[in-house]
Amino acid sequence: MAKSYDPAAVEKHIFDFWRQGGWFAARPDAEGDPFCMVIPPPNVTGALHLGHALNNTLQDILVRRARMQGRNAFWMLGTDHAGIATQAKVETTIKKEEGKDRHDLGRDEMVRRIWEWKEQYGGRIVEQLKLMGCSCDYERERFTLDEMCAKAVRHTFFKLFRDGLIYRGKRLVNWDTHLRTAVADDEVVHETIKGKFYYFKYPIIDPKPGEPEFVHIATTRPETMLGDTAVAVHPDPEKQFDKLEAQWREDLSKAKDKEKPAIEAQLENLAERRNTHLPLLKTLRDMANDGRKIRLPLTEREIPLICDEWAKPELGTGCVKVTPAHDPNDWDVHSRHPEIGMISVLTEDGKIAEIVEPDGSVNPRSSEYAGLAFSKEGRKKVVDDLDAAGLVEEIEDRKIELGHSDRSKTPIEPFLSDQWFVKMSDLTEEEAARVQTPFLKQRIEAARNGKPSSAAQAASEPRPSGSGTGGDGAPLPGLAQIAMEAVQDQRVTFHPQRYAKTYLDWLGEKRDWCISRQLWWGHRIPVWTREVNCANWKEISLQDVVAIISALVGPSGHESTSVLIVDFENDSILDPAALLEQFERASESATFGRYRIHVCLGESNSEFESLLTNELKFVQDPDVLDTWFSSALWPHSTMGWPDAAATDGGNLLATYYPTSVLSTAREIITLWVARMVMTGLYNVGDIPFDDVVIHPVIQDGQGRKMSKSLDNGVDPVDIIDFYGADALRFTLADLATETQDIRMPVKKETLPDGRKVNISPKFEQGRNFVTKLWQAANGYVLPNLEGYAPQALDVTKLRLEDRWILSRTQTCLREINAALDAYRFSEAMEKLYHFTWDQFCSEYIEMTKARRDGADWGTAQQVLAYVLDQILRMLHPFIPFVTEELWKEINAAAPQRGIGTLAKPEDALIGAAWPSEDAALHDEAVEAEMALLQGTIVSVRKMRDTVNDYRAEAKEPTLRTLPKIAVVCDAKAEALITRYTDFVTRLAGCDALEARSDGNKPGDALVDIVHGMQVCAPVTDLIDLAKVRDTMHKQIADLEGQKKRVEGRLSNPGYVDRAPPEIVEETRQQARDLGAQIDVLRMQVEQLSA
RNA sequence: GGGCGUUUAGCUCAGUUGGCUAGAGCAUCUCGUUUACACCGAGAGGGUCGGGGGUUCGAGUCCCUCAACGCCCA
Repeated sequence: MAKSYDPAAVEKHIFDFWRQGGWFAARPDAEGDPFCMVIPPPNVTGALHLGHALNNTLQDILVRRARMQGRNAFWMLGTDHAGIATQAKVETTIKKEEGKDRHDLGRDEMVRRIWEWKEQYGGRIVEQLKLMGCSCDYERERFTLDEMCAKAVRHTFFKLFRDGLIYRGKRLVNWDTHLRTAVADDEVVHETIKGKFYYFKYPIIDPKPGEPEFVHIATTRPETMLGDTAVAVHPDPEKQFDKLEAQWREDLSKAKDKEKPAIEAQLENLAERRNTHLPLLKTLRDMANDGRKIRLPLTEREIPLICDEWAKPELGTGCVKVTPAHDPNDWDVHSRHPEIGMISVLTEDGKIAEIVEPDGSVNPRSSEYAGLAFSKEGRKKVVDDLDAAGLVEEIEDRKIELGHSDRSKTPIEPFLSDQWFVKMSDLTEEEAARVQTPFLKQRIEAARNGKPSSAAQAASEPRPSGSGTGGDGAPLPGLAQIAMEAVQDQRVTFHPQRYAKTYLDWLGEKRDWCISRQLWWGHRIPVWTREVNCANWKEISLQDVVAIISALVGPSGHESTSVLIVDFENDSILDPAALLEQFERASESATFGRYRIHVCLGESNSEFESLLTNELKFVQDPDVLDTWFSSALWPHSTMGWPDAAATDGGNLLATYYPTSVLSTAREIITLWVARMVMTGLYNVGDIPFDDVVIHPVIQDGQGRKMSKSLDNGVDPVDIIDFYGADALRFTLADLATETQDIRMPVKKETLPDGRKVNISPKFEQGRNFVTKLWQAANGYVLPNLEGYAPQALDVTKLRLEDRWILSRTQTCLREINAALDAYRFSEAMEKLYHFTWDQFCSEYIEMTKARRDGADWGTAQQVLAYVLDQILRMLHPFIPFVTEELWKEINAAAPQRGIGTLAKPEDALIGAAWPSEDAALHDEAVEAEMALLQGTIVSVRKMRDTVNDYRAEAKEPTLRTLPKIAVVCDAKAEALITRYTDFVTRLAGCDALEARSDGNKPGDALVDIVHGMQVCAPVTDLIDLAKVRDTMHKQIADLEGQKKRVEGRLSNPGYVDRAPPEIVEETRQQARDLGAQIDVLRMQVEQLSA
C-alpha cells in the first residue's frame, strides 16, 4: 500500500474513467429535473488562472452534486474569441517573427492566421480544466466565433436592427494610432510625462468699446486648435468664486494641521484672482451672451464665444477652447451646445486630416497641415505659425497626464468616429412602434395598458424626456428596463444578494451600448452601406436610385433583410417604401437630399451579398462586433438558438433553458451578466438563469491583484503538480466565502522537475486533508474489513459510538445541504473537513480500535464502511479524484453497504446517489451522552499533560498514561461511563477508570470539572503538591472571574426583567454551576494542603 | 466624485435573525513515533473584534462618525 496518496498516479486514469463512462455528456432526453450551467467562456488565448480555477471548482461542485442528486445535469463548455486580446497577441507574434503588421498581411490573411493560431493554442485552457477534474461536457465545446454562435449573433443583430434598436452615431473613442483601432478604457494606461502648457490668444471679431480684443486660452495640445469650434467662459464666474471660497474655507476648518498651508495658499490665490481675472471674465461672459464671435487663428474659422461650466474661472486663463472631436470634456460641452458643431482633424493613422469646415468645404489652409504627424510636426507647425502671427503669449513646462495604449505603448488620441450602438433606454411611441420582437412588443403593450411589471413600479426610474408613456404614465420599456425587471422581481437572484445593486445601478443609467470595434477578429457587422446624393442628379440618376431601392425593398429582397435609410442632413430615419414611392413619382427635375442606405442581412446569403457589393455598389461595414455582443447570447446561442430544434440531435434549449446557475466574477456583472439577461429575454423570451453566484476575487498576500508584471500570480496547474487537483479544489472551495476579496500569500517553490514556481502554503491544508482521508480509508478502514459480513441492523440496538457517528453523519449532511443550497461553499467544505477529520478519524475510528477483538467487531466494520461510504459521497463534488479512487477500493472490500437495509452501491461514485437525509438516524440524546464521555476523555488528557509538564520541569520521565482515574458524577453518568470504560480509558490515556455516584473521591487528586462531573486524578505521588495547588488556584481564580461577570449580569434589573426568560434561566444555571465548581476546587485545595 | 466591500489571534479567514467563557487553518510553545496517518497525535499560549460616539437589559453583530485599505463605475 502506498505510504501516502499520490495524486499524479490516480488523477489521469480516474478522469479517463469518468469520460469513458459518459458521465459528462448532456442527455437532453434523459429523465430528471434538468440542472444546467454554461461556463463563463474563458479567453481562448488565455491560460487558466486562479480565478478560473476557483470559479470552475465551484461550478463543478454544483454540477457534480446535482448529478448525484439524480438531476439531468449538463455543464456547457466553451471559450471566448476575446477580440482585441487575441488579435493583439497574434499581431505581436507576427511582428516579432516576421516583422510585419496586419496591414502588410491584409484582412483575409490576418484572420486566417489568427484562426490558425487559435487551432494550435486555443485548446490549452480546456486541457487545464480537465486537469482540475471539471465535469463539463467536452463533446459539446462551443466557441463564440463558431458557426452556431455566428448564426445567433447575426440573427440578433438583425432583429435589433429591424426593431430600430441599433443605430449608427458619432462617438469619441480612445484611438491607438499605431494599431489603428479603438481600445477600451481599461486598456489605456495613464502616465505622467513632461509636457508643455501653451498660452495663446484668439482675436475677437468687432469688439465693442471697452471690450478686450483678444480672448486668452491655454492648452497642452496646440494642434487640436485646428478643430476648435468655440471658446467657453463660465456663465457665472462670480458665483463660482464664491462657491469655491466657501467650500475651501470649510475644508480648512476640518483639515489637519499639515494640510492647512496648502488650502490657505489656494484661498489666497483665489482672492488674488478675483482682482486679476474676475472683471474680465464677467465681461467675456456678457460678450458671450451678446453673441460675440472669435476669429480662430490659422484656419480663420469664425467660432462663437459661449457660456459653459466646463470653463473653470479659477484655473488658467479662465477661458477654455472647445474641440469636441478631440477631447471628451469638450465633447460634453458640444452635447450641451450642439450648434457649435465639431470638426475632426485627425486621421486613423495619427496624422492631421484634411480640414473640412461644417459646410463641407475644405479649409484653404488645409494643405499646409494635412499629413503632418499629429502631435509632433503638426504641433510644431501650429505653434510656429501662431508665434509668427504674434499670438503665442507663453509656453511653460508642466507635468501632464497622458494615456498610452496598453497594447502598443503609443499615446492615445481621442478620436471621433462612427460607431454602432444598441439602444438601451426606454422607448418613445415612435420607436416602440417599430418593435416586432414578441417579448419586447408584449412588454411594451402591457406598459401601454398600464400593466408595468410589478417591480418596475417599485424602482420607477426618472423617465428620460421624449419617451413614450403607457396608460398610467409609465415609460415604454426598452432593453435595459426589461433586464432590470427580471432582477427586481427576483426571477433572477444574486448570491450574495448585494450584487443585485451593482447590476441595477448600472442598468439604471440605460446608457447606449457601443458595439462596434475597429478590429478584424470577430463577428463582422452584417450591414452594407451606400450613400446616394439625390441632390445632384449628375452623380446618380433618379432611375438608378429607384432601381437600387426597389432591389432592396421589392420582391427580390430577402426575408431576413432590413433596410434603413437615413437622411444625411437631418439625421432622420425614412421609410424605404415611402421614399421609393416618392422617387417613382418624381421627375428628373425634382430635388431630394443626400441619403445613407444601410442594409442589414440577418443570415448569410452570398447571392444577395454579391448583388449588394458588385451591382449596387454597397460596401460592408469593416468593423466587427464587441466580443461581449456574442458573449451576451452565450446561454442560448450555445444551445442552438435560433435553430434550436435542428441542433445537436436533440433540443438542448427546450430541456436546459433557462439554465440553473451562472457563476462568475463581480467585475463582469455589468459587462456580461446584465447583457445576458437582456438578450435572453429579448431573443428567447425568458431569463437565461435563475441564480447568479458571484465568487470572491483572489489577491496576493498584500491585497494586490495577481498579475504577470508583479509575478505574484499562482498558476493552478503548478498547484496541481505540487499538491494535486483535489488539494487545489479543497482550498479554493474553503476560501469561497461571501466576502469580495480574499488574500492568498504567495511564495516561491521548486518543483520536483526543477522549475521555480509560485505556490501558496494555503494549499497545504487541502493536501493534508486529502492525505488524511486517504490514510483513514486506505490505512485503517479498508484493511480492517477482513471478514466483512454486513447484515440489517436495528440502529436503536447499536453501541453508543455507532449511533453517535450515524447521528453525526446526518447532522453533517443536513448542514452541507443547507450550505450548498445557499451557495455557501466555504461553510460546506469546513463542515465536511471537521466531520471527516475530527468526528470520523479522531473520534470514531479511535473508538473502534478497542473493539477489534470483540464480539461486535462485525458491527463496527459495517458502520465504518457505511460512514466512509457516506463521507465519500458527500466529499465527491469537492475532491472528486481521491474519493472516486477510494470508491473503487471500498466497493471491492465491502460490496454491500448500509445499516437498516443493505444495498450494492453504484460502480462509479460520480454517478452514485447523493445521501438522503434520514431522521431515524439522528439522535440528540445519543450526541449528548457521547459529549459526556468525550468531556471525560479530554479532561483526563489535559490533566496528563499538566502532570507531564511538571515532570518535564523536574526532569522526570513523561507518563504515557495516568493511574486510576475516579469520576464523581450522578447515577446516570455512572452507568454510562461504566459501560464504556473500555474506550474511555484507551482514548483518555489512563490505566483504569471508575465512575461513582456515591460522592466519595480521592482527597489527594488533581480535579477537573466537566459537564458537572468531577474528574479526579490521584497524582500527588507523581508531582510536587505545591504545583498542583498552583494549578488549582489558577483554575479557581479564572472561575471566580467568570462568576463575577455572570452575577453582574444577573444583578442588573433591566436584564432580568427584559431579557427572554430562557436566557435568564441559562445565566442563573451558569452562575450555579460556576459556584459549585469553585466550591469543589476550594475544598480540594484544602484537602491537598492538609 | 459616486457605489460596493474590508478592518476579529503573528498570518489567512469564519462568526446566520443582537444572547453561554468570540472560533478555524497555518504559525508558535510543550509533550509524543502505542501497530491508519509526522502531510500525524495529545495539549497550551495568543484577541479592548480599526478609533470614537449612540441604540439596547445586552453590541464583533444594529445606527452615526472618523481613519486606513481594496475593487467597480465616472
